[in-house]
Amino acid sequence: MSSQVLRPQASIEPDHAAWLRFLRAHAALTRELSGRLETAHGVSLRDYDVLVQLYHAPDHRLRRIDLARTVILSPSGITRLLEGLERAGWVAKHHCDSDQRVTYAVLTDAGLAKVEDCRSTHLADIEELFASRFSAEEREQLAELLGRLPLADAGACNG
Amino acid sequence: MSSQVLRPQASIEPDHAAWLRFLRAHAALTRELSGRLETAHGVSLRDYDVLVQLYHAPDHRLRRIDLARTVILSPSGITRLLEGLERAGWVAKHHCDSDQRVTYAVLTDAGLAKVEDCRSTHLADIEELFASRFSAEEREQLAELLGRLPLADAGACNG
DNA sequence: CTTGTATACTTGAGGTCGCAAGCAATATAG
DNA sequence: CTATATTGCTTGCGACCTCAAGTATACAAG
Repeated sequence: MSSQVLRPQASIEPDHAAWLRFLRAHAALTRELSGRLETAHGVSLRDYDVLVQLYHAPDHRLRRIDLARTVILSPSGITRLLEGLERAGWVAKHHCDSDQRVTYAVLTDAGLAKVEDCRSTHLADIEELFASRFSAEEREQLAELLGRLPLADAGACNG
Repeated sequence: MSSQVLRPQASIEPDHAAWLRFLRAHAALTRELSGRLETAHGVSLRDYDVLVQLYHAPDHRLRRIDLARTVILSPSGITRLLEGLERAGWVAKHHCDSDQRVTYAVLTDAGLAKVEDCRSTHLADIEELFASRFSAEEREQLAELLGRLPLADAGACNG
């Protein structure tokens, strides 16, 4: 009756072991990384992600909607996230002359400094918890494999 | 002045391209998969994940704390998630005779039926959005690579 | 110019999650 | 046995996110 052993993790869906590990690894890693960012610099992983996107953008400026699509957040999500960054003085709104609908999110000088402040420790955290587990080739292959997954927005099916 | 091109995604942190794709792919995939589960069966991805863990457990029963650690949820998180599954009648509480602290989560007959109801369509979704992007070997390698990442709980550092 | 549609953005409501704090039961040490 | 930790679990609170709905701007067709 109790003869079946069933190890807790194995024997689930053999074909989908990769998917399960993907799920678990993401949950564990983002929790740890976000926690470290939060305690060290008072920003969440998403905050940092958005700040970095602006950091690398031309003129440190991006349309809010493009920013949302890049970090895979809903339009309302980006509004609320930027609200926090604006309150902190790291990001400012900038209206578009040619199209009154669009608003840009612009990194302020303080925001630029903040990114550079967080950068090295966060990169070290990623190195420790993620990158160091793989060789350079493995990282490259991992990136290639993950790059095949659908982002549902990048080049959306435009009739 | 506007001569720098800077493609939106590239040129970020060359070494950490894999990490970024990992983040994006997870956000996009879980949104899509959870949305499909929600509309088709009224359960979230996490709900399904928990139900499946119980489905594969001996006697369809797991200590709540072990369940939490397996799906990488905080203790309070598991309490609230199971609250919903209990309200729906898919999971029941079961007290432990030998240790009054622990409570088991047990899959009910309705819960068992629910899992089997969701199973095939969800597996097909995973196949479509995830697994089909890779060959069998690639899936295996992906699983191996992802398996190296820290889960921060599996064999926690026990002095 | 007017009507209809698409886009950019914001707001309200509701759901999910983690942290901190607290309670009860068990294990360990003296 | 008593004192102290540890473990399992729950609750209050706040943070965050999405969906639905609403506003404003732009564009396309008649």
